[in-house]
Amino acid sequence: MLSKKTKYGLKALTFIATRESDLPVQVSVIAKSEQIPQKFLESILLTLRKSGILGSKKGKHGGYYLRMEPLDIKMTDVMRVLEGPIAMVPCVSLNYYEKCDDCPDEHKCSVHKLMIEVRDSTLKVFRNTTLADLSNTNG
Amino acid sequence: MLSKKTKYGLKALTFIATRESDLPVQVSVIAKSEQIPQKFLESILLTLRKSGILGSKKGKHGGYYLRMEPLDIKMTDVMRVLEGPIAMVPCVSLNYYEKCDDCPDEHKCSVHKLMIEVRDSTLKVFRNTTLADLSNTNG
DNA sequence: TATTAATCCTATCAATTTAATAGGAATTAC
DNA sequence: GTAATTCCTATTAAATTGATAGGATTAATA
Repeated sequence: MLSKKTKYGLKALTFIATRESDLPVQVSVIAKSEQIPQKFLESILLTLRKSGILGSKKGKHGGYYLRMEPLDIKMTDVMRVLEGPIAMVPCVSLNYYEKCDDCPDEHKCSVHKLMIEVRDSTLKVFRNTTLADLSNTNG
Repeated sequence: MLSKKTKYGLKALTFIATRESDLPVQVSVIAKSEQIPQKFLESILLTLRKSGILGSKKGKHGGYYLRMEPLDIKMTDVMRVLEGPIAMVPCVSLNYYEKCDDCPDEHKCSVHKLMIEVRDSTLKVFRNTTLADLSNTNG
């Protein structure tokens, strides 16, 4: 299941990307429009900012803005920040590889191969999708 | 993340498929060989039996066996039984469709389209993979 | 400079899900 | 009748997720 964190994050990014103006957008505005608990959204946007996808401006008239054009924000990056590794098992993760604790030999593991295929096919989708694609409502 | 339930289930199925004999395999044998907690595995194999993928024989010399040839056991079916819906959000699930509780209009939802693509690409993998593929260790 | 409005940060909590365990009932082979 | 097995239900412990709380920090502006 996709976590609410990721779902909310994607919706918020889409919301920001769809704005005409370049002015920072307040959390409260996004929360109200997208019906997301504000405090929860705050923490999500903070994560996105720390990862470099969003920038922020503090104080009055502050808020969040995109650091790049929507066309240059790939889903691979967004999903990794919000949802974590794309692979379903650590032993096939490209960016967060770890030996599975319950698996003596991953080369003999029947699950391993299958999960590599799933990872690759999912990666293909995320690599070919940018925030601009999400924002395009005529889809 | 892939649940342990699914991982254990796939390993157990592979174990059974790889046996030469058609005799039922005891839970204890699989548990020991694959290093899976026996009681946990018991409940997993029970689920697989109830779903029709495995058959069982009770009593002495009892155990579990495949109801079909490995080549005819598709990952779509196995994954749905063990892991649940393949879609990451209920609103794009083919077999378990539900409206997302936090989404007023899924046609305007930017996440929806992305999740359809992910679903389709994952489905493609699972539809093209059978238990026979998992069992083939020369892969 | 004081006020207001915003992000930033840390801690906590409640609910859910997952992983595992326990104990025994039912069934079957021998 | 005994031993070995699946079957069933209930319980528990740990981890994760979703959400909340409270206040520190920063910046605009009157």
